[in-house]
Amino acid sequence: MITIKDIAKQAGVTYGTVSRALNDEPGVSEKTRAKIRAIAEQMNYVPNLAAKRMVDRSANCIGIIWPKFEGLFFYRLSERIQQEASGRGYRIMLSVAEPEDALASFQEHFIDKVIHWVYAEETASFAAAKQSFHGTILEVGYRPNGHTFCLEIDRKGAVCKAVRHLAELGHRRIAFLGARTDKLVGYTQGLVDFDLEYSPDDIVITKPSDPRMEHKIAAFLDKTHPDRATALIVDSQGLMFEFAKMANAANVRIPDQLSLVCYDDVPELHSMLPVPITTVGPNVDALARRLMDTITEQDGRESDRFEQIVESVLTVRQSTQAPSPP
Amino acid sequence: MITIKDIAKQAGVTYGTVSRALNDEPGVSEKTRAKIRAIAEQMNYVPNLAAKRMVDRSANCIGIIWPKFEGLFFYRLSERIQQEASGRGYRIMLSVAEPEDALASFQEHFIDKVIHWVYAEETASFAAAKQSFHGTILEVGYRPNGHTFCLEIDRKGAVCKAVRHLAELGHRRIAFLGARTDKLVGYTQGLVDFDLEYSPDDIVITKPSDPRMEHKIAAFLDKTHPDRATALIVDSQGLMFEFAKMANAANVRIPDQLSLVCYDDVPELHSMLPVPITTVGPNVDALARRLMDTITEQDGRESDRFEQIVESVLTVRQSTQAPSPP
DNA sequence: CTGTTAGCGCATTCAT
DNA sequence: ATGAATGCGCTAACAG
Repeated sequence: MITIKDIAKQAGVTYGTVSRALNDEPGVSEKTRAKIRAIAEQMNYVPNLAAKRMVDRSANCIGIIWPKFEGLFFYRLSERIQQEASGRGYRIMLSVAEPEDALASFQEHFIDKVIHWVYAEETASFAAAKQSFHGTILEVGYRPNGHTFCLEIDRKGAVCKAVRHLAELGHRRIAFLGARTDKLVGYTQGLVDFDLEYSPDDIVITKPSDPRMEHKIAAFLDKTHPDRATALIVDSQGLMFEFAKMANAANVRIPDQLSLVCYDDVPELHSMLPVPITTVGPNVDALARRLMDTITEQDGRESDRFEQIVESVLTVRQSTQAPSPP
Repeated sequence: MITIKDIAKQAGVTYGTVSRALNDEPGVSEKTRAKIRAIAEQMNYVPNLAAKRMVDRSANCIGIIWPKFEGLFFYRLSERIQQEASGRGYRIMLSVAEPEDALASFQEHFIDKVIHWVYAEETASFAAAKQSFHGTILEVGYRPNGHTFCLEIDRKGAVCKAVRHLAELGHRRIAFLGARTDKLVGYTQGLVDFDLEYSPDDIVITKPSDPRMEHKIAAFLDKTHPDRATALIVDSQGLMFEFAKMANAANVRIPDQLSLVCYDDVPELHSMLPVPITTVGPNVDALARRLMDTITEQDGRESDRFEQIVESVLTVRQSTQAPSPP
């Protein structure tokens, strides 16, 4: 292993100077700094994080706990976060382990900033792990009770925005396909806000792990106008996969027979139907930037409490249009 | 932060003794050991991993460099690798950074075992980074020149197997959609081996980043029997997304009008068409196990050279059937 | 501007 | 069985 001492010897200075030079500390002539940088590069110097971490607490590394059930969207988000982080001189480490194990892993590797995508109330074991974790955990997405540092995503508002968009196009009966979450709340609120019709048939509660999912989707698709709603909001990309397959098979034309909005904007979505899909959800680029801003600046926050809301954007594409006349 | 020195003071011994006691080293009376343990517990002592790591530098951790362009398949593979690793007491860290940066990250964190998914000849900068990396890199997939520790995936053989399957079903004209890689070589070899017809129209060279991709796929789909082949092999899940969309739009029925085989078996694939898709490619579970076996046992290998081939499996599903009579 | 040095928390000698 | 001392690689404070 090569250390700053090796570099010092090579450069003909002491290793204190090397440390200053490499860390952009003042008090080194630009000439020596450049020389030292060159030598470090040439010798392929890699700083020893453990040693750094012993002295000052910052590791310039952010750990990310990969959530289950968010496959594609999270992959895209990770890519963007990585780019953001690189630009700011941070490294990123991902873990696909169980959240509590991931936290332990990060702990072992001196990573003291963690981004945790939350989609439900936390388990007892994770709460315990969090307790003994020595660092900052930024919780993103859902806002469980008792968190003091989190970035909530306004899923409710997002779906409400989708309802509004459809209502403005002239739809009177808008259906919802998804699980019983905030998104559903946003849907029902939208119905009320925009004074829309409501039929129990228009709410299809299911998710990809539900054994009766196919049955439920089929039941929805089997109906025809005017029994079926003229527009549908699907609450996740995972469900959208399933729905698109069945809609294709059933020859339901989008958007002629059914306008469609999907939560979460992932590129793969638009390959599933003949037309690109209108989406709502946080903008991936903006979210990545926001995440990095928040977690890198948390040191300076006065209060021990930090809660912000991330707004969603509606991206109108060809899967939504005014309802066709009967 | 509480250290072994605090415990030592409390216990009335020196901190060397505390270290021995807490690490189950011999040379401590059971009585003092018990006492020290009790005090440590009571004081809520948490060992400082950075300091530990400074003296003995082993991490029991495997780093994985996330390849570009392998989105879904690699996500599935990672999940399986994680499970395998957990069972063996290893940790997993993923990096989505540029390969050379990822390597530096791992170095910083004392991760000395790395799995690198290779899909092409390596860049000069990565070769340099590899040079100075202090640890083992297992290269998987493609086998570039000069690698000494790698697990090659028999992509050529896989596609050849696909051709064979289609030939045995009775297809005489089989097309290929994909990039100019080993997979294409496997295809042409299959044509020769099984004495099939060959038409230049049956080879569509493209990939998702190709601006003319849509045009090329459309040209293929626009033809009808007997101008079009009766079966098609798609070389990647990414392309399959695009193809499925266009096939659906063009109302090409699978498998009635066209039998279809796709390389790489990812669950999402089967939501894209009305029928589940026949696939070839390495079995994810087996591959994960093989990877872990190889990388955890590499310490004991005598030779400095290790090369093995991973076979692929064909999973027949409903997207392939005998060609319909004209 | 650069050299020198203390010390971060710990495992590991070598003494006792 | 235990104490004392050394050093891992590095930053920061102080000295020159």
